[in-house]
Amino acid sequence: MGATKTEHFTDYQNHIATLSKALGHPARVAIIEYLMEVDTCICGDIVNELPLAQPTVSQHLKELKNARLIKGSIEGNAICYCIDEKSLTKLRDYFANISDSLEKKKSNCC
Amino acid sequence: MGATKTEHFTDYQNHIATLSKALGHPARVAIIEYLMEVDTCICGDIVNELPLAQPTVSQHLKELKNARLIKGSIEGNAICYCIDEKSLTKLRDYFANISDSLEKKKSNCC
DNA sequence: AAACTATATCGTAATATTGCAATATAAATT
DNA sequence: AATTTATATTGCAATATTACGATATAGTTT
Repeated sequence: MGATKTEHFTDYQNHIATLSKALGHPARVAIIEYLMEVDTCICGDIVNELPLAQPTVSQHLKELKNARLIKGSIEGNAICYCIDEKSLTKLRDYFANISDSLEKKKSNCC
Repeated sequence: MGATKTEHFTDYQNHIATLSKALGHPARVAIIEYLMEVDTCICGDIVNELPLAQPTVSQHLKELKNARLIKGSIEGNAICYCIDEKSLTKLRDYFANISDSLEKKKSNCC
């Protein structure tokens, strides 16, 4: 045991979970916010920005990249990371839908 | 090592990470979707709905409750769970803000 | 009160995540 | 070509998560 039973859930549920999980660590939220803040495409100074060692940051970047929340392109000997709009749009749409439905319902529950 | 260094990040970053992490498992996404689907406040049949044992579901519910994504109230010997709108509104706002900013920027990065 | 129902908690095994030092890789500069 | 710079990978220890059987708790029904 210990492994998530992904096969029992829908692709969409797994997808939302994957995106959410990728943002389930404050360092990764901080990375996204930093990439938002700096207008130009930023390369390696995310490491300087975060209170974590370079390998740790590299690992967090990898997870964000695997979840497709960011994308990186090679720029000389550095790598240029930036936000992948699509995934963030998906999250926006998902939570917008839920909030909309909740408002319509005005459930008097609990 | 192994523990997240929450103290190095802002409260807001930690909060978004906590909410995201709570949704970082397909079972918990499924629970939220199920609670959306059933109009009335549902009690224990979440267990029947999910492909997981009762203690496992109980544990997932606890995590959603800790993150304040759901709330439960005692209803006889059963417990009535339902979505906590506030937290989902926070997530909606967070991702809406990011998506809005991204659209405005139209960054030509990567 | 005994039996039943609904949910939570405990204990534990399997697995995953977090963090970093050390090291590897690869492009850029000297 | 040696050095520097930027990033990734490896290996590993500490910790957290996932899942569930067994058991506890607490209200309900008989």
